[in-house]
Amino acid sequence: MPVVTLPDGSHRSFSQAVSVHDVAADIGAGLAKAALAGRVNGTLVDTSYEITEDAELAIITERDPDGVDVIRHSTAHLLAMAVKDLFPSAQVTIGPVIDNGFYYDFKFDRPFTNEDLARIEKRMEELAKQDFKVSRSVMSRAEAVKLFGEMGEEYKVRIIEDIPGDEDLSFYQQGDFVDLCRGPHVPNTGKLKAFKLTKVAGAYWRGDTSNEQLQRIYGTAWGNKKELKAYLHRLEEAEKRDHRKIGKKLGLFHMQEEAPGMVFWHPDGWSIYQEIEQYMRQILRRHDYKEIKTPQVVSRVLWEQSGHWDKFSDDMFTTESEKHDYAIKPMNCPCHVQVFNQGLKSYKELPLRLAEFGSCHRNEASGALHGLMRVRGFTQDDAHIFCEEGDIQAEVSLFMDLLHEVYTDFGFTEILYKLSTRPEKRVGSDEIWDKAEAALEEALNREGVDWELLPGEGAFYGPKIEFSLKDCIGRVWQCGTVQVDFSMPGRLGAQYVADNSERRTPVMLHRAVLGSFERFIGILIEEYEGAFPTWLSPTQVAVLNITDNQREYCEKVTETLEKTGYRVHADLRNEKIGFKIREHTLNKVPYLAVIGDKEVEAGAVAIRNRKGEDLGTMSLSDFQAMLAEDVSRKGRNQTEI
RNA sequence: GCUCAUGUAGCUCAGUCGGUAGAGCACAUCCUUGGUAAGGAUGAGGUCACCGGUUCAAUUCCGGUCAUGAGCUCCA
Repeated sequence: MPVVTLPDGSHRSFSQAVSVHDVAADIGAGLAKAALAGRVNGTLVDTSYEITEDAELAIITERDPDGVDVIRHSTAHLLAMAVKDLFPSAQVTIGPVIDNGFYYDFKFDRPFTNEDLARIEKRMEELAKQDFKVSRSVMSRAEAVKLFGEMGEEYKVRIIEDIPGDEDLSFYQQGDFVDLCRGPHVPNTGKLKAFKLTKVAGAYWRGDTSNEQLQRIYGTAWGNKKELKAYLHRLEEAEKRDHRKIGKKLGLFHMQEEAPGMVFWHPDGWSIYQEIEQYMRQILRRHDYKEIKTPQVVSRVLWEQSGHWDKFSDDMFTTESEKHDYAIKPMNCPCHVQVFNQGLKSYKELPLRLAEFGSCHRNEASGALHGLMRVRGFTQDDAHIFCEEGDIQAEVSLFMDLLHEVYTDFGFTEILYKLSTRPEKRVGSDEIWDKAEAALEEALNREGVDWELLPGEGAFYGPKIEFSLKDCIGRVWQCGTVQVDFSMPGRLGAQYVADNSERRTPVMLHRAVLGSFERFIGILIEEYEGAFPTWLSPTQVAVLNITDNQREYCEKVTETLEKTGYRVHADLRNEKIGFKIREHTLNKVPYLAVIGDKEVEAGAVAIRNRKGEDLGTMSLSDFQAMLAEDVSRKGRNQTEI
């Protein structure tokens, strides 16, 4: 006599065991039709699952995130079914759910083409329409190995053999296609109606490059067509924002094959870069950092001391002079310790915050390079805080204040926090790790933010917090970090004199807000879609004359604005006003000052913004006030001032 | 680094089933001085990524290299 408790707290009793589907049908025919799976006492199950005793039950539909995952998983099976149907010699391996979709890896004697993809997708649609019942069955390991062995599915056999324990394994069958799977799955393939195959790629068996290559097919799947369409739209949106395209169109930077992974900044791109650097410099000054500059090419001897030569030599660019090896610095910290080491430091000088816009080079794998987002030559907004153990929490809190200020100025309001704690291989005593982890945790809690714990994900030299931004289309970018380091100061002989005149090794905090300028600017290009807020815009105002008659007045307006410190471009070309407006609007110039005879006569400017809004005719001083207000707001939304 | 795809004018791209190439935009010159998202005419511009092979002939076919893209791997 099972009593089923539903999420709203209501109870339903049944005289005998019931399936999830029965309960749904008991509630309503509509729900029975929409049911994709059930959650019984917190565990996801098929709709065919029999409830034999009292239980809590939620009916899962496409509106539940778990329901969408079930759909994705089942769509992966549908994909495998279609592939086996069209290409019987392909072998199935695994097909998990990923963000927004799924993939399935196949062993096949050639790569799938885009034409194959279209055929497979069409077959999937046909198979879905046939509305096969998806049924679950259970087998012993021995039976399963035998079955898949006979089917020639070597990879499945290997997967089964690797599942530990003697428990029975579950299988799902639809039509004549059967796959090993934990489930749950949708009750029939007709529930799968909003999917699309997106791309093919190579992948390795078990993700190991030394293993054989498999053919991976990616797809996306949703609860309904509308959500699928919205997702495809988001993809288009992301493509429109691609910083490589926008950077080229706006002439911000370029890259070329003679310097892979390195950026050639053009005047407009460099203007943005400089504006950000000067802004950061002013923030650092306000937060009691000292800016320094350290060498780029440093002897192997130092990298051996720091441990980099040993562990990361593949990733370093090296050079040689007079039989001596040098490396181009991949990070700034060893050099910062050298600055710390000059002159005997007292505890009274701590915390000492040394900052550098440090130009670093790392020889990243060629396949990892990606526009500004992943480069070989980059500049970090790096700093190292030398402090005593007891200062860690306070310093991390101060840093988080700084970081929030900066992110808000760039218009990012959603920040994700992750705390990574001690890994298995590490330096330093457990006692010191206890203290450092507690300090970071305390700093996060004081900030009153939600954070995620990543146990074991810390660096070998200390725990860390990572800060990620969510951009306006929901993508997450890891930018900031603060890492405690118990190792390097000692390795490189950093010491200070404590209040009892004892020599001690300081703790070092590595920290960055933007990460690398290159990557951060890439993120900004995508966030703003090239329409930089006025304080960052390479050209803030374009002054446009209508005919040659207003040339002199335009030059005067331009000069006045430039003298106040704005970046202004006078466009006095012999072109029609509509042409000039179009061009500067496409170039995302925030303000266009249109000047004809009327404006000259009135001593005014007619202002239009890049959204195409006419802001009216105003005096030059009113316009300057408007500009000043806009620039001071930085990237903050108007409502937030 | 691995797999697959791609590389043609400054940009975006077409084309050549092997006979050294074309459009639009941009650029230059001239005409046009026009009030809020493209005025007109003319012209210049390419060792078809690089190196080799096959061929009477290669931008086109084949091989290699480099770069880019997607994914994998890596990311101290």
